[in-house]
Amino acid sequence: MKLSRESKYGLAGLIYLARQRPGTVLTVKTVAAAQVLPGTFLAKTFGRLARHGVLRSHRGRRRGYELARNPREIGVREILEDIEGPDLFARCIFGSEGCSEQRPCLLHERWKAVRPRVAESLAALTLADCAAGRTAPGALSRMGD
Amino acid sequence: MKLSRESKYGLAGLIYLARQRPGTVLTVKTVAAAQVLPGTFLAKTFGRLARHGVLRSHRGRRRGYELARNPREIGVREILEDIEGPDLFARCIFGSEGCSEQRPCLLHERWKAVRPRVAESLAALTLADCAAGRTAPGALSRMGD
DNA sequence: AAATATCAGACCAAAAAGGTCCGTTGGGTC
DNA sequence: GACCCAACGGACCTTTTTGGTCTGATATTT
Repeated sequence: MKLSRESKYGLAGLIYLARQRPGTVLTVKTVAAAQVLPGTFLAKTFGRLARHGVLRSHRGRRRGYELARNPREIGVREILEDIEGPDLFARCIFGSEGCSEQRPCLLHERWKAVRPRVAESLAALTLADCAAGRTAPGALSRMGD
Repeated sequence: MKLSRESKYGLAGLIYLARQRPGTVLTVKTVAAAQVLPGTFLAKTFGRLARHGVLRSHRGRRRGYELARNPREIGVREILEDIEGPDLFARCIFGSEGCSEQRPCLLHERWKAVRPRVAESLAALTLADCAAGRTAPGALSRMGD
């Protein structure tokens, strides 16, 4: 019932990017330094986010990452699925592979009913929302605990 | 976004008890054998559930555990909170201790809104429901994956 | 050609989860 | 009273997951 630290880092990095003027390209090192995150770790996460089309990467002179799309079109759900795995809101609450419609686990029906609400709620929340501080101003710099 | 295996075991054990006639006292070993669960591990869980008033323990001749209350008055939420910790549906989605109303994390507001729905849904689901097979008949014996 | 940061994967470390073991306790039986 | 058995609690070990580092190669502009 909790998300990994990697999700937190990734989200923090993306929000930082979303707060720059559109089209800004920043290096992982820069973002990591600004947000006080482990840089080499964030690099992996950013790489993955680029592969999934949330970020766009650049090499050569204008190197670094930029948001691939408008922040209001990037949902938090999507981001979390990229980082935690695509089945984040689809899999069994006990993590059983064998759990399915045909072979439901003990909480299958209940969880199936609740899951979409969680997913929808996070899908409706966009990077722009987070960046705008609708979450809470200054939250980024206090995420070290 | 998932529950521990211990919760699964505990739940399975409780449901097995709920399926006996009311007042039946069974030893951990018996329950573990019936459900094919690691017995010594389940023992710890049952101990905790007894301390929290879900089970009642007996020593001496009529030894073992019985449900402390009627299965229709034991909610799955309560059970999970006993096993996973009382703050299961209260804590930060990122697991941050520092996250609070005053110092909200990035997803604080969203998660705060979703959380109660999850908790309520599981509170409404009782042991009796599970035992009655409203979850799905035979789910118990297939929980080994 | 030099410089620099992306990129992928191997690799290592720390922490959490899963599971065992063992000594003690306490009621019941003989 | 001695003995039996499982509850009880904590210490302890193992495995898995997570968090994090490093290395070598690649791409792109100066």
